[in-house]
Amino acid sequence: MAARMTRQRTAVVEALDELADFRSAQQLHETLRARGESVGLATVYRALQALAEASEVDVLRAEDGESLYRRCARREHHHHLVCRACGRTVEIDGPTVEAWASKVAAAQGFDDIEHTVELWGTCADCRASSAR
Amino acid sequence: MAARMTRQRTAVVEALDELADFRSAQQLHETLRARGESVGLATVYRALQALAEASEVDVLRAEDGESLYRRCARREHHHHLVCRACGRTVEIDGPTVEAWASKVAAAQGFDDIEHTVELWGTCADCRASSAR
DNA sequence: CGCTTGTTGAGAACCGTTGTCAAAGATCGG
DNA sequence: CCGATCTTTGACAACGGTTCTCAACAAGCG
Repeated sequence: MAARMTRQRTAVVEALDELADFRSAQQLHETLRARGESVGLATVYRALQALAEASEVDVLRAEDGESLYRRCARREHHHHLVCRACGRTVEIDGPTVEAWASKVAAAQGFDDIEHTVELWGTCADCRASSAR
Repeated sequence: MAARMTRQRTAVVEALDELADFRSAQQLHETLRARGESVGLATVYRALQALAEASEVDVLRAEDGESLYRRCARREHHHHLVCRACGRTVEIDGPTVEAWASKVAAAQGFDDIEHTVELWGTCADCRASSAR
């Protein structure tokens, strides 16, 4: 029940702290390996899982179903605007959406509402650099 | 390039027409088998893929990453409110959200915006039937 | 220190999905 | 109708991300 602070967990957290964009467990594992840290893939998965559970990291599903993780600035509920080309991420909140969601759901007699709201686009830099 | 109408494709479409909720490819395959239609799993996957491409069915990702398919009443862009217990689905649209999404994205200099907005909850019936 | 108990890691297992390829059948010109 | 053609089918293998297994290991505590 404890949650011990091991070398591996520390490494995962540190790596996440240095990265600004959403990364997959495998990418993270690769990164750690590359920098000399010896960490098992299963361990990376477990660490991310635990962090997600504790709301220490945000999880996003890529279009192909892969899970992507990111250490966000705020721990409160928020959404993301992600550049599908470079992965650049902007945290956004949408009080409008939250309100709309619960209103619509309630109107239909639904309870325990959860919502998924993510925005994908091409950021200014990527638009400029790609042959226009 | 043709898109021939085969017994199998017809069966998949018909099954979808009779089902109101989101179903996975495997569930659909199961259903077809159960009703005597002999259809291969791979074929079901291919049929659903084609239908999705043609916007004939909507695709949703379950929390575990599985793809769920549904024949929706309207082909235009819309969202869903899904009961996570029984799968009951309500089609909803959110002009509010659409507007908010494009405004926020534009403010950050993003282009070619796409958004994912799905609502999950427990419908009235399921709430009642589960030990409260 | 030692002990207890959670954690690790290599590989196997899982599971949804896609690829393979020979056999089957839809479509069409004759 | 009848073949020729060319897509589609289906059983099974292969794939890729994720989880499980279990013996070896190491935090943290007294």
